[in-house]
Amino acid sequence: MLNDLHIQEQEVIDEHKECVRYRKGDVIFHEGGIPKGIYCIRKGGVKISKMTSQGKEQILFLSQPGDFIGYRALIGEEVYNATATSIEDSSICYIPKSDFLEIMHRNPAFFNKMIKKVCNQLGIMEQNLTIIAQKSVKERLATTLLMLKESYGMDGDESTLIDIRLSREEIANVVGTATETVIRLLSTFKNEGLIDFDGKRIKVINEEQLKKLAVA
Amino acid sequence: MLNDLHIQEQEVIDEHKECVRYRKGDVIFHEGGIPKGIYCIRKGGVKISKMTSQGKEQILFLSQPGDFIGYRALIGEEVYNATATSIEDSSICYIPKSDFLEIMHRNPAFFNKMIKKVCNQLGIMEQNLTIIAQKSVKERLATTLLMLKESYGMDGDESTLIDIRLSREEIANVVGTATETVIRLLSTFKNEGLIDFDGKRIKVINEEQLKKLAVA
DNA sequence: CATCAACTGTGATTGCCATCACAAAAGTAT
DNA sequence: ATACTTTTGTGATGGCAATCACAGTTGATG
Repeated sequence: MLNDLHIQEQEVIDEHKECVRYRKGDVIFHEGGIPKGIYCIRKGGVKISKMTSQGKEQILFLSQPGDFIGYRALIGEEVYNATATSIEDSSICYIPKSDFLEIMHRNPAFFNKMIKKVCNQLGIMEQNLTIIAQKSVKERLATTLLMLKESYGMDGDESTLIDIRLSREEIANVVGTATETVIRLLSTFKNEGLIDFDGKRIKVINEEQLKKLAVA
Repeated sequence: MLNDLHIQEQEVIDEHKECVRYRKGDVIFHEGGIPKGIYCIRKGGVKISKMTSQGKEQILFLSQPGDFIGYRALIGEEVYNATATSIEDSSICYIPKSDFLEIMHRNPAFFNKMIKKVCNQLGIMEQNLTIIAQKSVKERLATTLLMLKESYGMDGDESTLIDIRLSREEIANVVGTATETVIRLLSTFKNEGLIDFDGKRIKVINEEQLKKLAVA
């Protein structure tokens, strides 16, 4: 995302940004907090999630190295409506609000890229909402596994492996279901030869069949 | 939204826009179609909805006079991922892509307003997704009724009336549930004195209680 | 205003999935 | 290594809500 900036702009960012290491479980920003800058993930992984009044977590999306997080609330001039939590040891850069907004307004191409990004994200969220509202848990889990493979699939030999370590509970909080249900369904998928797993490492064995399930 | 434009820009739009009347049920744009402009509602009402492969409809949001629709796909340079359908007789202006984009890029304040708008919309969608994923149908229906009152509540005498005529099926497709379930729950709410209705005109009688239900 | 279609409403039934309870395994810390 | 916490896994149970079936009502249309 930052690649399109001019050299002098990159320098501004390099000067002002500060990179911080976060341990697994550390919170980067919290629902209700006031955004004072944006974050860019260099290494590791982050989950963006909301808590309901009953203390249930809904994971909205997962972010990887290269992704910006926290820009929605900053640009929208709202408080954070979700919490960002490191799901593994991560290195994350912080770019102060003033620097970010200045660059965005000085550089029309970058501004353009940002608004496109937000629009695409909105499209994804509309799609996810529809899936959660209209499909069964089994179909949603299949969809989630395919999404994870898309985002975290490996190259080469291990191309079937989903290279992210999520707990069963976290998968449940993406799908919007109970942890036990995820455990049971993953076992079913394993028995049916759709996937394989040992602990948290999940492999997609029969992607075609999984896709059929997902659209069912 | 258009009020912030300069006078000459308003003139450009006035020259190029064309306003069309749509009857109830008419489709303004269709999922999968290529956006060639944006729409601004002058009169009436529009639902934006997605269809699942099983033919189930999910209503993503409802638009009123003054609202833009179709800008997400246009700006994001995607095909429409939802369908816009007139839910009553409406008058809707069409602004060609080139005019809209030119004005957006010429007028930084307007550009800013647009990106803020998309960010806010994304926040709303994230909130809705969480509600649908984590709350019971009863809680979601209560939330939807409150949202409808917020958007379509009247002033003065009839301040309790929700001034929009949605079928039970359409309400169900907002909430993400079956039509029969909505019918039953609305009757329950009526019996409990939370709401009152005669046909499609719904009144909120006990907003406080409804709010308690919604957050439950 | 007659006819048909669409919508509202009610009852019965099924089943998906949440919840509770608890055992086993894995990971973490001392 | 040992104790403790967290995570994974399994079984039993119950309830919410989808689905099916059909009656009554409203509304559209020629």
